[in-house]
Amino acid sequence: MLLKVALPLPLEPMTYLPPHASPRPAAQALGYRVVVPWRGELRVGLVVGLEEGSHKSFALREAVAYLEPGPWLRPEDIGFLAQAARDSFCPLGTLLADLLPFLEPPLKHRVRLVPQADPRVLPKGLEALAQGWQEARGFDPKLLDFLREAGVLQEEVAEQRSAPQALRVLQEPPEELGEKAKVAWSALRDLGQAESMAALARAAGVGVGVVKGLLQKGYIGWVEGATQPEVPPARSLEPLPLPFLPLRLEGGRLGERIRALATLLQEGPALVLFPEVALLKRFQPFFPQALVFHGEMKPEERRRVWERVGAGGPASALCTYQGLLLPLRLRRIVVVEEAAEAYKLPGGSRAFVPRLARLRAECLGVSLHYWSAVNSLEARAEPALALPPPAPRLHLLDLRQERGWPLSGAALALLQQVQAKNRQAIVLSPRRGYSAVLRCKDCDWKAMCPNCALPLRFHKSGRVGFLQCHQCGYEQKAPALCPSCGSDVFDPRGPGVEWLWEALAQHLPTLPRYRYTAEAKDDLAPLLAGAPGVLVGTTAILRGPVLPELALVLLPFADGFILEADFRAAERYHRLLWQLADLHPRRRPLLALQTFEPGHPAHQALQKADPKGFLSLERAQRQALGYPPASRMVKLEVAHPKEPVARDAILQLAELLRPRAQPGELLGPAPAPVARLRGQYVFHLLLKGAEERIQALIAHLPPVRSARLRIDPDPQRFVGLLED
DNA sequence: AGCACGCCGACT
DNA sequence: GTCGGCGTGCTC
Repeated sequence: MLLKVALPLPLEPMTYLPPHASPRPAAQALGYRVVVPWRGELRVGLVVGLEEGSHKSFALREAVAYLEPGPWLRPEDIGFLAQAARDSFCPLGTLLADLLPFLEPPLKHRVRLVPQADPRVLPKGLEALAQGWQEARGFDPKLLDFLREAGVLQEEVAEQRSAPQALRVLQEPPEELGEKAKVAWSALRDLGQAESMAALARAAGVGVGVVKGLLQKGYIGWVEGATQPEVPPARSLEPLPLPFLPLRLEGGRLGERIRALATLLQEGPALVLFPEVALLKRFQPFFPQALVFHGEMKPEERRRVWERVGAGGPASALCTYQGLLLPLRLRRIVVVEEAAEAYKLPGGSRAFVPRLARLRAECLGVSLHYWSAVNSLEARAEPALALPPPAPRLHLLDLRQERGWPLSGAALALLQQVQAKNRQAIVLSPRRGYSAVLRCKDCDWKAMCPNCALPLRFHKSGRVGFLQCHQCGYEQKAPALCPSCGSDVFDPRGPGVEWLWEALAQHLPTLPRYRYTAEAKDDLAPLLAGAPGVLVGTTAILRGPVLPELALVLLPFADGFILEADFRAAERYHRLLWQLADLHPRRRPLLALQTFEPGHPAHQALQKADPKGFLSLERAQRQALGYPPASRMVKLEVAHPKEPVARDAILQLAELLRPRAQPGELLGPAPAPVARLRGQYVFHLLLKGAEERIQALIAHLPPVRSARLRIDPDPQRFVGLLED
């Protein structure tokens, strides 16, 4: 019996002989984590298949050991994994690496020479192995592998379990210790323990250096086994009576959707998927009995959950994508906010989690439910239970008539009202592609990133301006004069956060301002305590805390969200507006939009407090153009550091595909919207059509020489920027 | 993904 | 004459 072992690498499973030292018959090894030799070192993989008989062309290596006494996944979980890899057009290992980033734990590894062996076989440097068990670390792995292959190495491997550690005070510091050090020491004494140096520094209001100093001098120290995972205090809720258990629920407020979920979970255990941890945590307090699994948990906590699931009883679980493979006994899978872009896996598979969830449900034979404020068009095939959405208070400011930019007189008046009533406001910037760009007014020169085909963004810290690429992080000082024509008439402008920030300072100097973007988050404590002020930021705000006195949400350049070369831009914008309308659990803040398109269907949908009209319009358009969900779309992406090489490769690929494709199935080739990324030139082709047609085209994809080809199985966004 | 092996330019 | 660029190919 041979083992098919999947490693978290972009490869198909490899074949190994079963570990000879294990009493477990290989026939039972399916789903086990196994340690195998790989390129002279040890790696952890997953047994995803068994093969009868012996192998032909090359000598197989022997697996070293199973990591646990029990399997990690069931046959149905592995079946799903294999099918999902096929659906994502990637090797099984790629998807394994994406879905189980915690598959490979640090290993405790000990070795010795087999007792019967002659110590003289030991090469120089390994003589100690004849003396008995040794830590493998410190020996040359290549030499160890030589002994392993020769069959004279005995090995013990196990997961390195790190007991949770915490900082505690160890001894009273002497009098002459610095003021700050004393403060930090007393803070730790009062706290009892701290999870990290940074946490203690924060709590004590000192720098991390102070804590380090205390640690070095031995007044505080790390102790084992102290910390407990943070569990939010449980909160009770009243399940929302439902006329039936819907496959698709939309509308209502977040609180109602949580209550409706409670009703659903009463009907049997479910896997509930969330696009991001922040949203999961808003549900968590109401489901204290459910398992929780996500990437912010410590390895130790995750291991405990996985073991509990493997041990058996049915249970519901709140998870991010990392929980998709949990071997749970389920009745259903629930996908919360299935249109969220955070569901796109950033790794090699580029899979889209809701699509994987559908496959998972099919493989397990359980029902799949979508649970969102506004369902995606993809989900709308299912019959819905529509809760009445909160009626948004919408105020459209027509930029064709309003004066003042970026903040019109009307917008300023609204902000003044907020201030007068001691309330809070949010000013939201699209930022993406439209934030401050350094542009010369005389010759139209623009500061560009030397690595990416993107304008550099202008930032200001104090009096110094600097330029930064938001894609690759490249940074330089802003030039004083235009490098092209020598003019000093620069115009660093755009409706980015910085500019709005300054405009607010100028027009409303007494209104307290706070910044909130993915990169820069101000301390919002005063706002959370109810103090008046305005929060300026990007859509990262949606994932931030709730402002208790929120009265106004202002989008100075709402059109910036629609102006993207992307067939989903309007749908995204529409969803954003509904999300903004539901930002506060009870209040209905005024949503003020500065726009050149007050008649946009998304605006009409909000005015009528009904998303259906917009969505059916959008759906009809997609249908007419043959875009998803009316078809399957797949993106082929070719990248190379040399522009002509990448161009030739994509042209050749398109030429070979064109005779096989039907009209409308092959779009492009075209340079990617960001034509140069991290020093690579990127071109893409889109395939769209019926599922079987796309499958057939990809199955016979001509090999791409000379450039790197990647397949995006479910492209969500065609402007691949990282920023918010 | 890493990592080794293999052919063509600027240098201790 | 070498060191080193990254193009190509392989990993059980």
